[in-house]
Amino acid sequence: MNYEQAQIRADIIKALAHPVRLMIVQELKDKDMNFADINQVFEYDKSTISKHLTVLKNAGIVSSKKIGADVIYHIEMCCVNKFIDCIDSVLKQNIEKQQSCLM
Amino acid sequence: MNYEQAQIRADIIKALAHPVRLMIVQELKDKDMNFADINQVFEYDKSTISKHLTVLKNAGIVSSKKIGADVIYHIEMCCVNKFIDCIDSVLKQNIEKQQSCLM
DNA sequence: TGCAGTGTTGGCTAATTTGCCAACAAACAT
DNA sequence: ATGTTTGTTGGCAAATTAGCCAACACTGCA
Repeated sequence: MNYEQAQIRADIIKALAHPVRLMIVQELKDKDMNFADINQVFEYDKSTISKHLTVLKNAGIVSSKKIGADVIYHIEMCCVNKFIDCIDSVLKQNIEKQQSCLM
Repeated sequence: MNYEQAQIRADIIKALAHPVRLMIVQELKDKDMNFADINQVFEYDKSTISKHLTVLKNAGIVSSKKIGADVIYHIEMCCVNKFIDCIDSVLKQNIEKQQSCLM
């Protein structure tokens, strides 16, 4: 993997490296949602949520479709579950290491 | 997943969301390496590489062990391969989508 | 038509990140 | 002891990111 290839991959990872965007992905994992429903999960300004969704869309992690007045968001990243599981395994390992240091 | 949990996971993801750090992880995937060898892969100042390694260490993705004069780095994230494969699948899908739009 | 509701965009500030240089600490060699 | 090599830390400037507000475009309804 050269730098340019790493750069492209890093951009996709970066899109997931934010708590709000990670939660959005988690919400979309099992079902499509419209903007209003996603926005309602958070207490941020709707423009903030809209921009986070744009980041996810630009990375190819979600897609959007305008239907009448509202916009439906759909997950495109089929390996979300594996991705989250992988991160959780690192997290679990970190916690275990912390525990063992206390003894 | 609440915000706090997402924050913790996002911090781990963020550690991987940089081309240099992604390349380091790729290098360490199959073998331990000392600092000098890792540093040699890049054209950055050694302090820059050292700081990237610190970020990976703080996230629990790699560990380090001082042996005599030099420092050995070791990967702790056992799911690196799956992680990279997952990102690659998103990348591949993006490229396919671009292709189809050209026609 | 005009008005209310829905989501995006522009612009701004504050906070974070990145990379370099210089200085430092630790191990080793002379 | 002195100097050299190896890696980390502090501090700085430039670049990027996050969030808010205001303004806008688009749809649907009266």
